[in-house]
Amino acid sequence: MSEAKKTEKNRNFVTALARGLEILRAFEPGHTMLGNQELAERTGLPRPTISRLTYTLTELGYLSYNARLGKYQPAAGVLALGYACLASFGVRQVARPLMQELARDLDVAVALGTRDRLQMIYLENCQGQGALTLRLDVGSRIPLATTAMGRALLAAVPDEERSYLLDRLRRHHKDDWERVREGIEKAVEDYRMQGYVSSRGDWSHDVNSVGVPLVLPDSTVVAFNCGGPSFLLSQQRLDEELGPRLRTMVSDVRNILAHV
Amino acid sequence: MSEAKKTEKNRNFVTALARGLEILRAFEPGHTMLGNQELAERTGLPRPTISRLTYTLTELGYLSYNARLGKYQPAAGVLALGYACLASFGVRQVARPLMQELARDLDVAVALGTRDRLQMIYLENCQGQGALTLRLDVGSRIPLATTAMGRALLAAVPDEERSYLLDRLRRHHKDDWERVREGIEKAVEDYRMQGYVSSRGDWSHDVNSVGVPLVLPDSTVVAFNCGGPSFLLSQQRLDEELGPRLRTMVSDVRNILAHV
DNA sequence: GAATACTGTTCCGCTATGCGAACAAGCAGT
DNA sequence: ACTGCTTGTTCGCATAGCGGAACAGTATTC
Repeated sequence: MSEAKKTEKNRNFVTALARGLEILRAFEPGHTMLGNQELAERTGLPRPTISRLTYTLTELGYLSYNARLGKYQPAAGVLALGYACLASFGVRQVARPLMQELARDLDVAVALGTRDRLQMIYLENCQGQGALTLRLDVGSRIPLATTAMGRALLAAVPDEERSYLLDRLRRHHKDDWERVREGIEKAVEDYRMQGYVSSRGDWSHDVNSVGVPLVLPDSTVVAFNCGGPSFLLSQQRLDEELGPRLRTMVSDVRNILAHV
Repeated sequence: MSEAKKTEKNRNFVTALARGLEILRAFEPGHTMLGNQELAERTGLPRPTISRLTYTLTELGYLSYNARLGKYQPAAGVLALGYACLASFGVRQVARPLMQELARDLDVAVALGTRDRLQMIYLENCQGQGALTLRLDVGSRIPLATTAMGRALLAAVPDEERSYLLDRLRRHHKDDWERVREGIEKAVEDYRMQGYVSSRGDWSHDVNSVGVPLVLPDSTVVAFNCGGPSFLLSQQRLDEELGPRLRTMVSDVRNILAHV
């Protein structure tokens, strides 16, 4: 059941808006060209509804229509929607130079993100010279439960929110929930004991990374990760170099924010 | 009259969706925290309508509500909307290394963008070491008529689209239309004669830049600019270095795309 | 402390939108 | 060329959304 249906019975909830946004979310890298029928399949909405919503989004500049293929793709207008969001995360400006320095020093990728539903959304990404990792743009989505960044956030949110998220994650990860739950529990424990969490081949089998959360002054929780391909980043390097260095960097970010 | 009202009478146009998106667009850097009343003023919509739409956007994770201030701000979910858009501009991956190299060589900012309504939206931005310019993120909006990037696009679009845009720009720039029109006409002429356009203090009084358009294989028009603070970038440097170098870089991008 | 102003929410009658069914257009297979 | 399938659009009735008026809560002014 999509998010749009969850609160549909609430008289204040505007279903048309929710559905239009679900259409925009249906596009993803690897699927940037979709027809009305494909959108109907991906969203579960009837084709007449899709037809009207895609027409509206195209008129407004959020989708463009490729007449030759009979398909839609996101247009530049959707980028403008997110820009103010980035501007409201002041932590980005503070963190960016420190992230870039760490990325260069260790020749890894260092990213900052926050949670959206059951995923982490990249707010910033800095990369070392080697550039061996897939470069994920701002706006990229990665899983909450199996990545270092996601696990770091789960370790830092209030207990009530974590319980709520664990419940939703259990329903989301039906088949391998035991393994996912153990990874999260270990992360909460790791964070308590050593101040950082890790994902060692849990998300992508050849990616290792560590994560550290940060609770902002307004109580928003963000998280950093630092990692790369597992053939370059041994377990030892994670524990003796990346973890401690990231923890120190996040501590520096926190200190700078406290004096703004 | 907002875009949402333009096509409101069309039975296929979904007004609720259009209005919800107008709310998201109302947030901008410098105005990332807005209350329902402020949103009503900025969009021209009645307060009950705003109340329902902001409630819906908050439920879905596109806005978050700051109870202490009684205001809304964009949440991370809006970033996810735009990510597929970036992924569909393959030109970014092709152009980025060449842009980064040029930015480093000349110690300037080199950006790529495309049009959304009467603005250019940044798709990519690379910066030299000096970092003296305000770093504009992907998603940033700059004017169409007074920037090098915007003028480059106007110089390259089909005549019919340019006429349409000039008409809308005339209504948008009521008071200084003569000056704006002259800048656009000069840009079209410059592009024809020398392959690049310029903006010398026309957008921001202390920013000079040059621009070169690129028509992609699917006929989408994008544009590059290259520039920085005017005290570093003399007229001579624009014409003898930046313009020619940017034109060559864009030519290289075009050649690479032709062989993909 | 009272009055006023401002902002946000609720109500309800009217208008807009949703969607199953039907239809239309284009494509694939024979 | 014909038939069947797939995809997209149109129609009409039922339901959702809109917005003026009213109400509620909070802040400001006197």
